[in-house]
Amino acid sequence: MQKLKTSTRREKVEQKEDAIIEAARRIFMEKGFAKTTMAEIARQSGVADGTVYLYFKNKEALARTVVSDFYRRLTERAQCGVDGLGSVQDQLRFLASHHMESIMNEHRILEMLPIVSAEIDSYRGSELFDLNKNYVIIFDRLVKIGQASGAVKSTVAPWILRDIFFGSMDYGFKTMMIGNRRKDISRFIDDLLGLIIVDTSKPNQHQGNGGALGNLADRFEAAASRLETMIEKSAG
Amino acid sequence: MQKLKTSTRREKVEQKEDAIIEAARRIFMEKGFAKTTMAEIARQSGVADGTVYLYFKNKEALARTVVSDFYRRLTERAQCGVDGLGSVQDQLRFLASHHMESIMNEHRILEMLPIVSAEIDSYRGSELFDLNKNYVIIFDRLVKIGQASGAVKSTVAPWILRDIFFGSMDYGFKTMMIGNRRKDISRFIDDLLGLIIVDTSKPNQHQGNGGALGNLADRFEAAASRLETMIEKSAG
DNA sequence: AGAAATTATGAATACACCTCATATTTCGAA
DNA sequence: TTCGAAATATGAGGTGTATTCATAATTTCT
Repeated sequence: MQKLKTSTRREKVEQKEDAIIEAARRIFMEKGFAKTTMAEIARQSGVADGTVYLYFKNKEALARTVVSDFYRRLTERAQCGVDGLGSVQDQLRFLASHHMESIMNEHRILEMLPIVSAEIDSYRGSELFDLNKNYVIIFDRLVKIGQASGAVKSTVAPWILRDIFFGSMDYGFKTMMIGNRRKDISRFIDDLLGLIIVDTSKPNQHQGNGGALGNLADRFEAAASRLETMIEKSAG
Repeated sequence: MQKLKTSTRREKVEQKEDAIIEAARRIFMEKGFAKTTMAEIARQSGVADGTVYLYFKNKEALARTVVSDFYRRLTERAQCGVDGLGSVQDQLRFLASHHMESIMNEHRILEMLPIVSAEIDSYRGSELFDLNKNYVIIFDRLVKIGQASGAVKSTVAPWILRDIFFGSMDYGFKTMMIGNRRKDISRFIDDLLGLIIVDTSKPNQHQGNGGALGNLADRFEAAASRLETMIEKSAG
């Protein structure tokens, strides 16, 4: 009985917290951070003004929770989608499409990102930093595999490819929203991937002894990847 | 006499306006939009609180003026620098370096951009929209020339290249600031340009086995760079 | 010089975040 | 079941900041 009632109470509290987050998410997404008032969040969650502050330190912390939840869902869906695909090319394409769709559905998140990460004294080590890291690492892993197999350009460092990948999409999304040209998004993704992925439509660039050299490069890169993994482990 | 006095008065008024803008710019750049108060802007401009509102409708409009001024200077310097260079490759490289330097010196501008463009009912047609257009058009012109001469990849539409170019830099800049790795910026620019510019240093990839060797060397160096970056990280 | 127009002032207002004294509810023990 | 303590909820009021506006000072023109 005791346990049951305790869990019921906890559930009740969590339900209330969820209601606040959900209302906050809805209003933030509609009006943006600045035009959203705590009073309306309280009203739409069915609690008193002061109650919100029992669950969240301030407006920024609440917004940060909304953004964090977004990243959790984003990462979850991205990883699931990637896991269901075979080739690195398809996986990268899915990652791009999924990213674009997600920021289209909740595009205010991009605006809120600098606001909610501004107040943090050290963004590095914050929950949001880790969540972002966990998200983009999906891309990093694909690139590492892709570079080792020759499917992804090896002339550019992975972390630079990552910034190009996500930076281009976030920026391109904004300009396409402003210009009311959502239909161009798939074209944009195609071209962006075309810059990153090695074109396999002209197979056997290196015939003759070129094949052997390519294999050599593959083996070298595979060895480098193993080293990277080791260093990562020892550093983390 | 009349004209002289009028102009003197106008100069005085403009001086005051400039003082407000300059103080605003300084404080916005130091503290960001949210933590900057109109009272301090007034104090540092040497005017009363209410006076600021004779020159600017509200805090956002003042911030918008600061951002607009930034874009005007940015465009001016970019165009001058580009005009002094010969090859499209050099011009694009200058544009990238200059962009990075500028947002490094006034990196709060990037944070303020969504804030000051949010309130505008139709961003298209606003002064800020035109200023941004005038800036990025410098890139567009270079790309058009570059694609015609074969110096720039023609497989990607110019407007997409533009979004990739500026989006990558804005995003990459943020991550490099967070990671305290300003020294990586030049490397970043090199790699970004490498994706956009047709590489003429290794002519005829498909001739003999020379192309294969060049490709192998590229991949070797890229892998080595990745290892270097990682070891630097784990050491720092 | 003096009226009219322009420009400047800062106290007062409006509004939103946030606090806190108080009230209500929950829960375990008598 | 009842009671007291702990946890949770409330909303009026405190606080800080953007913005306004009645008043004052300055400049311009006659």
